[in-house]
This record gives sequence, C-alpha cells and structure tokens, in this order.
Amino acid sequence: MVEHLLDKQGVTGSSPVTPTISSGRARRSAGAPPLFVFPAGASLPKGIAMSQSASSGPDLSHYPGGEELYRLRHSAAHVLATAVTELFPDVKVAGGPPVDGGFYYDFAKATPFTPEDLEKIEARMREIVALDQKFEYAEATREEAAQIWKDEKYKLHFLSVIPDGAKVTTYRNGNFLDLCRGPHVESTGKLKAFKLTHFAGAYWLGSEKNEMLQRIYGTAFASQADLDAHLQRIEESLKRDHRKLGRELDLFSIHEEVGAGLVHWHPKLGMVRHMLESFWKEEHLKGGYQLVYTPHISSEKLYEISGHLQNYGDIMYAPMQVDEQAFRVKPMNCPNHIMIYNSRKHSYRELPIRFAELGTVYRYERSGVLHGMERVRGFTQDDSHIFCTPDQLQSEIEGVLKLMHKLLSTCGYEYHCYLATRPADKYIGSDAEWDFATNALRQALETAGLPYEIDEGGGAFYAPKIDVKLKDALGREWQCPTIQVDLNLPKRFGVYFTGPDGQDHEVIMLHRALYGSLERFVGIFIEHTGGEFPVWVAPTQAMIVPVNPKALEYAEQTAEMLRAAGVRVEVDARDEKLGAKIRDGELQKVPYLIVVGPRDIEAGTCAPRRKGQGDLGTMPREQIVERIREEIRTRAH
RNA sequence: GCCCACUUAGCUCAGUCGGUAGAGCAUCUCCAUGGUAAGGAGAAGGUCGCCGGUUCGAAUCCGGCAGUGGGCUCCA
Repeated sequence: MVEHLLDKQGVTGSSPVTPTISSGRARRSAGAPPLFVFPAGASLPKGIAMSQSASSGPDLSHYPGGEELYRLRHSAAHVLATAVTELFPDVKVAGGPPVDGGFYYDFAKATPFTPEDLEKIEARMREIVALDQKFEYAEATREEAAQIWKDEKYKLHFLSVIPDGAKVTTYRNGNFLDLCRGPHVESTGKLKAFKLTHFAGAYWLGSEKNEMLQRIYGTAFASQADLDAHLQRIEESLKRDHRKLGRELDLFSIHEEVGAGLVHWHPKLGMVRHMLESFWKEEHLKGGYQLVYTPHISSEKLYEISGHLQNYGDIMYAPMQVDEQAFRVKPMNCPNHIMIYNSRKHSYRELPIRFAELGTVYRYERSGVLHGMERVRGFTQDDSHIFCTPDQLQSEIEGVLKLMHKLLSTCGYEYHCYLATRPADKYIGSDAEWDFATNALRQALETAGLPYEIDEGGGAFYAPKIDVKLKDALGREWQCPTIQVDLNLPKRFGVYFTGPDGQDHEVIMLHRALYGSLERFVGIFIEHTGGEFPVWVAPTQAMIVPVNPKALEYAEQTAEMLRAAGVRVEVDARDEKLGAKIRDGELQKVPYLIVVGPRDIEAGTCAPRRKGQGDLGTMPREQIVERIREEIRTRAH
C-alpha cells in the first residue's frame, strides 16, 4: 500500500518508506485526539487556533456549524485536491483548511484555473465521492515525509513547521496523500452535498512578498437541503448589498470621472447621514465633548512631526506645491487636534479635554481594496481625541464604551469587541507603557461588562486598541468603532499638562471613532436594514397616497398635520392607479404609506400601511400622527 | 498593488460565424378617475468603458489603460 502511494506521488528513491498505517477511527477510539495541519497564515475560522502541540488537538467545537461540519469540509477540501492533482498533474499542492462557511485549497499552477476547469474539477469530485474512498490515517517519520514530498515545496514547508516532538501525520484517500492532522469523515462517500463556489489568487503564506497561488473555494453541508438553504441565504443577502440598494433607492454614486473610492451622497442618503450626525452631536455634547473644525490640508511639516509621513507616507495623497511649500490633504485628524490643544498651556484641572470632529480625510488606498462605500479613499471619521491624565484614562475609556454602546444599540447593532495587543515586531514605547495602556483598555471592557476577544499582536505600532467589527450582508467583517491609546503622538508633539506640582507632565491621549467612518458605517447600515431604515432616520418617513385626484386636497391637509408634528412627509400626487403607487412606495421602502380617499374625507380618517406589516386598517388621522411621532421620539428600530 | 472575471440605453440584461444595435423597466407625450404591489398607446433614448492594433469591415479578434466584481494583502 505504501509503495503504491509513493509511486503515485512520484517518489522513486531507493530507501523504502514505511509509515505506520492505522485508520482514523481506530486511532480515535484509542484515545488519541485528531490532528490537522493548517497552512501558516491561512485565515482560520474564529476560535480555532493552531495548536502548538501535536498531542493536543484544537477545540473544534468553536467551528461555526460544529465539528461534524468541520470534518465534512476538511474532507471535501481533500477531495478537491484529489481531483485537481488527477486532472492537472503539474500542480503543486499547498494547503486547504475549512473556513467559516466552507473550505478552500491552494495550488501552484503555471496557468490559472478557468471557470470551465472548475466545472471539470467538481465533476471529478463527484466521481471520487461515488468511489467512496476511505480516508486512511498514517504516521511517518520526518525523513519519510521529506522523501514523500520531496517535489512539493509547500508541503515541505508545512513539514518543517511541525513542532519538535510532534507526530507527522498523514491522511490518504485513493491516490491522494496529504500531510494532515485531520479529522476527516470515514470515506469520500460521506460527502453528500458540496459545491465549488469561486476561485481567486492568494499569496503563499499570506505574504505579498511571496508568489501567488490559485485558491479554489467551495462549501459542503450534511445534506442537499442544508446546502440549498445556504445558497439561498447567500442569494437573499446579495439583495441587501449596499451597492445594489444604493442604485435602486437612489442613495449614492461613485464616478469614474471623479475618481475611484470617492462617494457622492444623494439627497436621501444625505438625510440618513444628517440624522446620524445630529444624533452623534447631541450625544457627544451631552458627554462633555467639544466640537472643533480643522483644515483639510496642511503643510507637510505637520506630518513630519507626527511621523505619519514616515510611517503612512504611501497611503497619503501626493503633495501640492504652494508658495514653495509642500501641502498634503489630511489622512487623519489627530495632528490638527493636537495643534488646538497645544495652542496654549493646560492645567490638570482642565482635563480631560475631549475634542470631537466629523473630520473628512483622504487616503490613497490600493485599488484592489476599494469596496462601495465600505472601503473608500475619501471618508469622514467621527473622530475624537481625549487628552487626560494617567489617572483618568480608565474612566475615560469606560465613558467612550458607554457612548459607543448608545450609538450602536440605537442603530440596532449587536457587536463584540476585540482587544488588540502589542504587535510582535514593530512597535514604539516601553513594556510598562504598553502594559498600562492595555490594562486600562481591558479593565474598562470588564467594567462595562462587554465580552471581548484578544487580538494578539493586532495593535497599531503606537498603541493597543479596542476594535469593534460590524458585519455586512455577506457576513464579512468591517472594522468600525476603534478606541486607541496613543503612546506616540504626545511625545512627538510634546503634549503636556501642568500638574499640581507646577511641572509639565505628558498627557495620555485617547484616539477614538465610534461610527468609524460615516461612509463605512452607513454602507453597513444600508445592508443591516436592507434599505428599510428605522423611521427616525428614514429620508421620507411617510407618503400620503390619495386614492384619486379628488382626495388630493385632503392628502395635502393630512401631510400638513404630519409636517407640523415634525414628520418628513410627501404626497404621491402622480396620476397613477392606487396599486401602482402602493407598489412604488413599497419598493422605495417608505416606512408609512398613508392611503386617503373619498371615504376618509368626511370621517377624518386615513388608512396607513406600515412597511413590513401591511395595512393597519382605517383610523383617525390624529392616531397615526401620534404613532409616527412616538416612533421617531424613541428612535425605535 | 497582486490573481481571475466583467464593462452594450438611466437600471436589469439579449446580441449567433466579424457585416454599423435589441428587450423589459424607468423617462417624456396622450388616453384612462382609480380603495392597498405594475391600466393602455405612442415617442425619445446608445462614439457598445477609453486608447491603439488586425481587417475591405470590429460591440464581436489582439494589446494597453481605466473602472467594477470576487479573493489575497493592507485598513476606518
């Protein structure tokens, strides 16, 4: 069996290799935990960590969908690799883990796969499933493994990173042998429902310094019904894509003539933004923030002092030469806020000082990362910098978390936090400073009772931070709120307060954005709501629909009642049939369509229809005015 | 930035073998006076993303650029 195996792998060396063969099932029943190999740098599903010890398998219970689904997808990845190596003998195999929602496998291939290749591969996979090949477990010595994969540089890399003392484990199905820690299903026949979904380039080991491999993505489920439901869900999600709704609801546009990643907000989305900004200002003023406004461009000198030019120069727009001085469009607001702070001396009695600005910044993001409103080149951060003493830091963070919760929960979000700690290699400041700042963030999270995950090494080079990521329609995460303790700028700019001792002390600077950027936040908000905005932000809150022109005057009168109550209301006076006006109102996702006709005129009634609920029946006009007013007042979602 | 794919009317899309372009919706005009998801008729609307090449002839084939989409990498 082993010889057969080696032959298929093209191993022709004279030294016989004899891995111990045992079935995965036998091995598990013997009490040994399942093992599996991830390519380093592969994006792992949340909660699944690469185990450092081969003797302790990872906890698969965190895998979304559970361990069984994990096995299924992991095995599907092997079947994919089996099919690919059979159809394309020249490919080199890299790695293929299950990921959230599916699996992938990476291959090195001289020419990229085509859509037709994908069909052939999937067809071959179905044949392999029909063959019901057993997944067979075997252990090998390092020398044996090195011999087996001597022509597979990617596998040799994975072999080289298996920790000393750990077992080298393999799984084989048919002619395909993989360096792998499992676990797998018993045989390929268990794969009842799978589908290859797409393919894309992916850097080897996730580093753009390395060559690009060809990655094929797929998904697998326990049953065809589950798979169909999954595909159906994706199809439904695509209908909530903010780029699609942006066109359909006339919300925003991006123009080639203007530039990629530069958003034009149309009137309706302008109203949504206005409402979110008003709410934001109201809450910030209540929270002791002071509004500031700063220039959009500044001398390049500012960014030399801040260090941004050195560290972020490649994302800044090129300089403009004015009066023999180089100016830059601002990529962040912090230096300007420091300028305001440093324009005079500050006593410890004044602290904390909280400057807030809806500050528009421009960053030259690489073209491949742009994504509708969610990743753009010009955006407005709901930015704030808090200058405080070390003693005040923790309570300030707590205050920020409280404010963040108010904004996010009002918009209808549930969220979870990441505590991003010091990066492994590049960072500034002392261990003591990092510990102090990181502990303050952690303590604040715990005081606030917010669950969080540690994002080890995910901090900025200048600061640990709390990040909150919100999901778009397809479940992709986007970083929105961020709270960062800045260990860098106070030193570079010399930001001090005068203490009770009459001496200058360095301030602690907290940098935070709670929506993150209005563009990204609103983009996700569109997807979160599916374009059905809560009444308090809806551009048009109510549409009066006269049954026929005879009811037009009564419709205007009804609109006036609502307007007087602070409701954004319009009258659909078009010469269309009622059914058509209802349909258009529904498609435009107006929260309240209020039908009025001859029957209502005498009784003073109307027939409102709530988006998502349908016809509410006939009621006095005063009643609907009150209902809508209340919904706006409470910012119901 | 990298890999792959795509770009035809305002929107969603057809367009065969290379022979100068089509539908539905939206828009405009007229007719229809209507109670909860599309009333009817007609008109107008396109330098087929841009630049170059091959060809008697290019939406169609080739190259470059731009933009968009899916990923990778990077980030609010």
